[in-house]
Amino acid sequence: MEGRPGSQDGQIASPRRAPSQQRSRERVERMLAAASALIAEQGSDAMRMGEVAERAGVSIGSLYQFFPDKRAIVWALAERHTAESQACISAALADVSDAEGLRRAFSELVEIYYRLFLAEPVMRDIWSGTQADKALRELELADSRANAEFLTVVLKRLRPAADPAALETTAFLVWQMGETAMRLAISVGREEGDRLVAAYKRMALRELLTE
Amino acid sequence: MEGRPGSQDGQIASPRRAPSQQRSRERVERMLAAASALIAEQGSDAMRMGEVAERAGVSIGSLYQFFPDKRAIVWALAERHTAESQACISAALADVSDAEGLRRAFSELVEIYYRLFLAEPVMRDIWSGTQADKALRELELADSRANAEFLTVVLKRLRPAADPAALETTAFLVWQMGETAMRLAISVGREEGDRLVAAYKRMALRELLTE
DNA sequence: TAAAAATATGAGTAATCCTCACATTTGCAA
DNA sequence: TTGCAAATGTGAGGATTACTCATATTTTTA
Repeated sequence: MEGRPGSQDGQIASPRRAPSQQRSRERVERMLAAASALIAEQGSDAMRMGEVAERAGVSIGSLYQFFPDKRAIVWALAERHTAESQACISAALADVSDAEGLRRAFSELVEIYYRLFLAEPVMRDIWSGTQADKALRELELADSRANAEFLTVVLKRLRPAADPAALETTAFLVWQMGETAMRLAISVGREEGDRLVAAYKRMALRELLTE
Repeated sequence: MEGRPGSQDGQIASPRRAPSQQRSRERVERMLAAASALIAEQGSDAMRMGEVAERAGVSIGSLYQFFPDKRAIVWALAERHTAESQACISAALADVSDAEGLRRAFSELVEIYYRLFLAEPVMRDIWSGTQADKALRELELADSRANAEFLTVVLKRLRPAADPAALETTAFLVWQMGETAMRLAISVGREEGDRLVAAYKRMALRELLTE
């Protein structure tokens, strides 16, 4: 969306160089801490590299000594959480051996994840997408609501006795999940994409047709 | 992710000025056509305003005469399709009066949408997000697959007779939809967010626990 | 202790969005 | 027709910011 000099070829490079001395390890920590704070305050899109360097008390050059580009910083922060939550997921599901166990473990997992989404600034930032697109996505959301509304009308007609708010939530969610399935489908191969869309259709219909 | 001069406050402005003369209407059409072609070729992120102007045969100034910023062009293109697909959705669902009708209409709708996703460059561009984030999302996807894998293992354990590929697709989709539900939940109000997560949990469990 | 490797610096480069002062064309009333 | 206001057209330059690189300093190693 904006001007830029350097390279940008859709790759996420690893740290340009691993800090091997005590001194640089501490400085890298300061950089990450500064970035984390700035992301929490304003989001990664508004975060300026110069600002990160200044707050960390290092020069802009040092920043690029260890992080090849802006995304690498965000990603480095994200990776810590990713590893942690993978361990958590693995632990929660490891011992499941029957349906009831799955129900309990999965329910708990959803709650944990939801709290993580609500509370963790860096992950929240990544999950929210760039600030630049926020306005676009807001409009998309409005469109999606409008589309889901057509579905809501049908559901209310078919199930007059059900709670209207619940039907609205269901319709909205089903619709949004459809868009997710499509998005996924076009970003994976065609074959897997077809399977995903088919699976979505089945799931959605089950939800829509079960009273 | 990059440098920029002007204003950017998360708003999408409407055309700065509506073209009222025949001449300018034609020029605006040319601008939109040029933008559409460029988006199809390289995506909106790589599309440069100067390039749009050049290909449309107008000056950069004229572009900004009618479009306040880059996003406005993309959005103007998207709006045409949006109106069209809303009409299509409305028509497909309008006459549904029973469960079988809903099943048919919804199935057809999913297919239509899927084809639209696959074929329409501008919408595909919007749905794919910015190029800048593509690498990040690829890594997110990998993480998501890894997380879903834990779920797959459980499902295979609980349903040894089922088709493994189908279980993988289900687990992946369920997981991805969970992330969608979370993303939604944090971008709407807390109350609606809670309802969405609860609805997701119910849907996911129904899918996971039904053989 | 001297050479090599790692680390630090920040002014400068490059890239691109968008503005603005001024030129040109069009619509329209006298 | 003529004159004027409104609409439209222009493109050089302002502004911002990611990232580089030649050079200086510190740490490790031989």
